[in-house]
Amino acid sequence: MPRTPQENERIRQLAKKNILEAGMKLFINKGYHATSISNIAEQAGISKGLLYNYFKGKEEILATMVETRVGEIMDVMNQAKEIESPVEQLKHIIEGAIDNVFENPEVFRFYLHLQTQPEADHELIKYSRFLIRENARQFEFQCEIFEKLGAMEARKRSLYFSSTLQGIMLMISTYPDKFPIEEIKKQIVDEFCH
Amino acid sequence: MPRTPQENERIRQLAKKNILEAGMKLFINKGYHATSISNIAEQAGISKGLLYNYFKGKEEILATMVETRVGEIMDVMNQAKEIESPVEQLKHIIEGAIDNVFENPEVFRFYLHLQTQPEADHELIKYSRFLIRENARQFEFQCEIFEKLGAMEARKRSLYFSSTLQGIMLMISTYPDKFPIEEIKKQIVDEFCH
Amino acid sequence: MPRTPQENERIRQLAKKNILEAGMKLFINKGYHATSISNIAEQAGISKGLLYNYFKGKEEILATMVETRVGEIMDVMNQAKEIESPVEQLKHIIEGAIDNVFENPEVFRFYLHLQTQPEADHELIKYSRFLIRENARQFEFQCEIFEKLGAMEARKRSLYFSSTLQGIMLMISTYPDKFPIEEIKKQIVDEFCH
Amino acid sequence: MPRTPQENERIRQLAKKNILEAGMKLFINKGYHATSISNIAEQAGISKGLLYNYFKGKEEILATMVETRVGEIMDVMNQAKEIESPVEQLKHIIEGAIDNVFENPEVFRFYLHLQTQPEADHELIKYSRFLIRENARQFEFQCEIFEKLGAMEARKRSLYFSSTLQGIMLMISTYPDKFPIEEIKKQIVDEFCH
DNA sequence: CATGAATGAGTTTTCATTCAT
DNA sequence: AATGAATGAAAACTCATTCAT
Repeated sequence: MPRTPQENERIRQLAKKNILEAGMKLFINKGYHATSISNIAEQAGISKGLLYNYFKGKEEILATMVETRVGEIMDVMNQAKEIESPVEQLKHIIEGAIDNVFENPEVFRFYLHLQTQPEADHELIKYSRFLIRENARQFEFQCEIFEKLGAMEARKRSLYFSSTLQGIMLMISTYPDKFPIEEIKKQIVDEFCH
Repeated sequence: MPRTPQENERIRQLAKKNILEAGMKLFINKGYHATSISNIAEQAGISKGLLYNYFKGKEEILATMVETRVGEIMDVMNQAKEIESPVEQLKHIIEGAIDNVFENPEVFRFYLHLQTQPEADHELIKYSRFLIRENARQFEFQCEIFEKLGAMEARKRSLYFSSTLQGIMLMISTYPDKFPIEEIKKQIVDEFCH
Repeated sequence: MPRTPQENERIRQLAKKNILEAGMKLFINKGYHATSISNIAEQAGISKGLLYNYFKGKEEILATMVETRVGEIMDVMNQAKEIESPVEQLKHIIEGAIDNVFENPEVFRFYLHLQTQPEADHELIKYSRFLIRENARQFEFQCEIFEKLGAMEARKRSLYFSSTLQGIMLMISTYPDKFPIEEIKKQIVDEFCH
Repeated sequence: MPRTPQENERIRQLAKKNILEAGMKLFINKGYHATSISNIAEQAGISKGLLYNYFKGKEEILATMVETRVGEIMDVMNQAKEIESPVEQLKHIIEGAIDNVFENPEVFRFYLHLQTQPEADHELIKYSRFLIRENARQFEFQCEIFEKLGAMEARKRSLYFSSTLQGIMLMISTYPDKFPIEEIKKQIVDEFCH
């Protein structure tokens, strides 16, 4: 009795998820270039040949990871859009961003690494650009919040806010052990949320 | 007649400098892993064999670059130490850091990329750690400034300051075209230098 | 449909055997250092890449050859142990050793060449030591035979016997054409087997 | 005041001797293939360029070494020829050979290694052949001694004698520490010198 | 769907040898 | 006579990708 097409598709998705998780683990741990297709197949517990059945190559695995990442960021932004008060919106963004980095500093570190990819790495630069573009969209949204807050020169204030928040995330991912996140959250909230 | 040792030493220094410049250019442009020894030799206009006469391999070229970089950072810090007023010290650090990134955003980007290297890249992680350790030393020095400024909880205030400054540098290196550096400098100075 | 694991294992064994034979032929003919991985792959009729699928490198090919060789020597020794009379044991050892060298003088020559490897050739000295250790075990066994024969100072007599036998093997491998092996066998048997 | 041609030649000979000694030391220790021209120049305390002033290359250094070696062997043979009694001639050969190996086992080992060079190592096989040819001449001389001793089938007896002596030398060079040379000398003298 | 044997291009590295000084 | 910078060919080794089964 053959499987239904739906069932087949479900199995396919599970297999892809397995590969993606193996890839993520290795990319984060060893880096993209240092991870070979063989490594990923081994980590996923499948053969190299089968891996090519699901992904065109190493790059497509990364592409899928980046898309997922960007989706998650957009989800947080969309949640924030549901909130009425601009002050609460900002707090939600701050909390979401800082907690997320604190829980998985190595994930943030990986995407920051990807984002700072050299311009001429033709294989990876598109993902760097994709992440940067997404950051810019975030920034636009934050601009609107600062406008609603009635800030003079909302754009510049928002730029300064983004810098501060990005800086905190960078510091947490670099020194996750020693970082007093609650104290720092308090300082950024005090400075910007009023 | 053989060349004098001095003459040879001069040739060696010139050749090393040439190789380092070629390496820097390519590392910044294509990235460390994507740059081959052949690339560097070609860019430097010499043979592969000669390159090995001067550097044990690609890694030693990077090591030399990182040491030079850390030396430059320490120079700025030492300059700041010469200044009496803590407010002026902070301003000097802010100016120095932001102007430096603005003038060579791709250099900062390269070292940030290196700093966010995955933990298990055995070849590069030592340079990542070296840069992070140097950052920590910077931070300790800034702590002292905030203590002199009489800040309550100087350590936390300094941490927040470092985050903001790092964030600005990250943003400049990501969007060098659109960044109103003077405006942003004004905001960070207003916030911390009083 | 994938091949069965058994089928794959069979292919692997055949391929390994093929590579080992190619390697042996070239090592014996050109020597270890003068033989490149490319040479071996070409001789075996496969690509360089595939060769690395089966052996970590040139050294592992040699290691496998040496292990096989030592196994063969041990087999002869174990056969001799089955024999009752010490005189017949000695004769069996003499016959086995001399006939073996006479049939494949270049193989003996190769292993003697390996055995005389300089001490500081870090890559090869372990195989030299391995062969020498195996020779020493042979010697211990021969000592026992001379004890059973009731020789005074069996150890020294056995040492002299070993020297003579080794010397004959060396001479055969050096002048295989002209060597009257039966006459020489007679002389060594007359001297030691009574 | 320019040097006399004789003086120049003397200096040249000293320089060559220095290089040869450096080469010998390294060849014996690391082996011919593992020793580079740079190594030899460094060991001799001169530059690579100067080395080429004295020798065409690595091979010529080896060639000179081998010639010297063969000369030494011939000297011993010629000394023996001066002796009247064939028994004393044999004893002299035995003593000379065994003592020489015992004093410098690694030198004998090196030349045996060279002598067992694979046939197709075009660079080295000629030295192997040269050493073997010299051995053959030795053998011819020993034949004469056995004839004078009145041995039946002097040729075969001499072959057996050569084998024994070569075997002892091989054993000494392999186990120099444990070898009771006087006892072994006694055995070979007892067997052949009467 | 699934395997892993097989390929070959690309990379790092070494070294004998040349040559300007 | 003397130096060591410079070259280039050849070696070991890696890995993404293909394909017969």
